Amino acid sequence: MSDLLQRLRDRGWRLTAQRRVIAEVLDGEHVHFTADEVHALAAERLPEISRASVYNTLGELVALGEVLEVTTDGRAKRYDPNAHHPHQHLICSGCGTMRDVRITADPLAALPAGERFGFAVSEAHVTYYGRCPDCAAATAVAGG
Amino acid sequence: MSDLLQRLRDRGWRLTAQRRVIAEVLDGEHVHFTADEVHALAAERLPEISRASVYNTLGELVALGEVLEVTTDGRAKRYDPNAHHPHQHLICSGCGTMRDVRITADPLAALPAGERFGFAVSEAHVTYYGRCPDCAAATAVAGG
DNA sequence: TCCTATATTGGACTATGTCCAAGTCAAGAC
DNA sequence: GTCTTGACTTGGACATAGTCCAATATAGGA
Repeated sequence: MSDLLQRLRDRGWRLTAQRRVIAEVLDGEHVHFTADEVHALAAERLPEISRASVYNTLGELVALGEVLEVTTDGRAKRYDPNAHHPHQHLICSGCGTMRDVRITADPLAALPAGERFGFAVSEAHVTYYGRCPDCAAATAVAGG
Repeated sequence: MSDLLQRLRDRGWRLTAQRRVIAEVLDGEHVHFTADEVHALAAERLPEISRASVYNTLGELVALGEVLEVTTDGRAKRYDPNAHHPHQHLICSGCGTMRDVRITADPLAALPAGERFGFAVSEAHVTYYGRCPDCAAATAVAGG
């Protein structure tokens, strides 16, 4: 994530302690935290960080294209730092766990011109749902 | 939508005035209202209808599979009565207008086994984004 | 070191959705 | 037609997620 900090500095960002810890929290694979989770994790390192700063910073990162905002269930939005590698999401319908996945076909090709209603279609998001191994095992034990 | 009312009656639903007007509001093509919109439209016919009844009824319709719940932007959920015809959604990134669209490929086929992480994948939702004709025209006029 | 534009803060505020106890009523029984 | 009863509706309190703002603090250049 120091790459990220460097890119942000290059764009004229002031590198505050708050922004640093938020960037650190967002470092890793298959990271999909809510704003509140980011706040809680950031507060472990910087206890006085405010919710407003977390929302501000996440919003800026999204606007800069460094982080993706993912809304799946109508609950809190999740923030995905894997913004430079196109991917889709696979979500467990049991526990809500989310994985990044790569697909082998371009979903835009599946939308015929006659179904575009004159829109200039530019993007497609695919979300897969299923039971993760843990939830499947739990169901097998509980439900037979 | 009288079909819907009949199906609900067959399942033991009590057909109250509230449920009738909600079913009427949800009648039509490309209907994707929020709960508040459903409430406002229902209140035009039945002024004393409460928000709680709207939320209750929409939740029950979703549980019965008669209406789909669509979350796209982290704002209010939308309710899509076109539940018996598989489809995806096309959304205008300008004004948020939503259309139902049918696609020509099964998105599940695009997710290789190696990307399933042991999940029992059962469903895929595809959401397309683009500018609708109206917003494209507005941009052309305003922005050049 | 100083300056200033930018960032942070806490708290009020909005939007969306859930829950509950009390009152109401649809529809079957007679 | 009227009675009965359990399901339905209601208003309002509550919960959660997110936004906004004026006051304060600070990063980084001069």
